[in-house]
Amino acid sequence: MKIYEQSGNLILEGIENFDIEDILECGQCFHFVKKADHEYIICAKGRLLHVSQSNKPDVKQVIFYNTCLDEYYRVWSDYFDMDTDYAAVKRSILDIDQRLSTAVEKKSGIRILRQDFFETLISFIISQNKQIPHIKQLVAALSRRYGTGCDAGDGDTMYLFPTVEQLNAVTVEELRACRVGFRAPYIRDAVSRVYNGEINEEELRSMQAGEARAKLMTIYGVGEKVANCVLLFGLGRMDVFPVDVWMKRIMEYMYFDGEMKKNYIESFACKKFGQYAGYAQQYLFYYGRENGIGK
DNA sequence: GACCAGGGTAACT
DNA sequence: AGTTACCATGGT
Repeated sequence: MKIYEQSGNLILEGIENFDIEDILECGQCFHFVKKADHEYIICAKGRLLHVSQSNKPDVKQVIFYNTCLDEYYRVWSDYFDMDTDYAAVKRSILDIDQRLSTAVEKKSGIRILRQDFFETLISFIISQNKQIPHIKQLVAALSRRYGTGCDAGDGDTMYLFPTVEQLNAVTVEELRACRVGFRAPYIRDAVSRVYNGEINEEELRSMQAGEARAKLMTIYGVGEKVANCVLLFGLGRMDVFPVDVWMKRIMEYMYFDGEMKKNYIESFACKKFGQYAGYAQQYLFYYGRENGIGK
């Protein structure tokens, strides 16, 4: 891959294992807008990123608009997990189980984003018992109401996800008015405990996965599934395997004859895929969900 | 109108 | 320790 600046934009040429649609639409991230096919604006890292991708065989390139090499190495390289060799990840997954080959091939452009911890925590608390479009809608609503505005071009404004300080100034009643429903007190507790330092990102990062999960689950409204999503998407723990209703169906279809407990599925998958569990989960989730596997 | 959604909690056996 | 009703809200 070649990376260079060109008239204020950054070009990633000959890029492999990177498809912006797979990355954003696979369900790990809720804070972006689609401008056109293969063109998005992402809210992340306290700023906006306008991205487009051309997948023609002769010009295989990604454009990050209005940015530079310096910002790429400081910010986006980490966000897009560019230090991970996804070709090697896929080989390892397929060595473990050839039956994931279809999912991995069809969704071969997925990368696990290294997202902001606090935004991931609140977003996945919101996600419970909701469909992805609703989650995106609520994340956008909270951001518009309490977050900082950024110029998104064409006279549009997009709003960053509120900081801990910004959300800490919001009452449960105000949260309810944002239509988050029974999640309002959950969000309020999570915000308070991050704000007062009881829940600390660096501390969580230094813990073992099981210990960090237990700590996250002390937040009112955070159970096993949400904690695992925060570990995977917000704390870079690629060895966890969140099991939601979809993963339950997909795994039952692929590995079990009929119903199986979520807890059993999770430990089964973690044992099977080890350090690649999170990647395997995301290939399976996106492919399985799009194809209605097990429904 | 019933049923379900990237679940979790409290109140039951 | 393992089940079950209920929780707001929006979509089919």
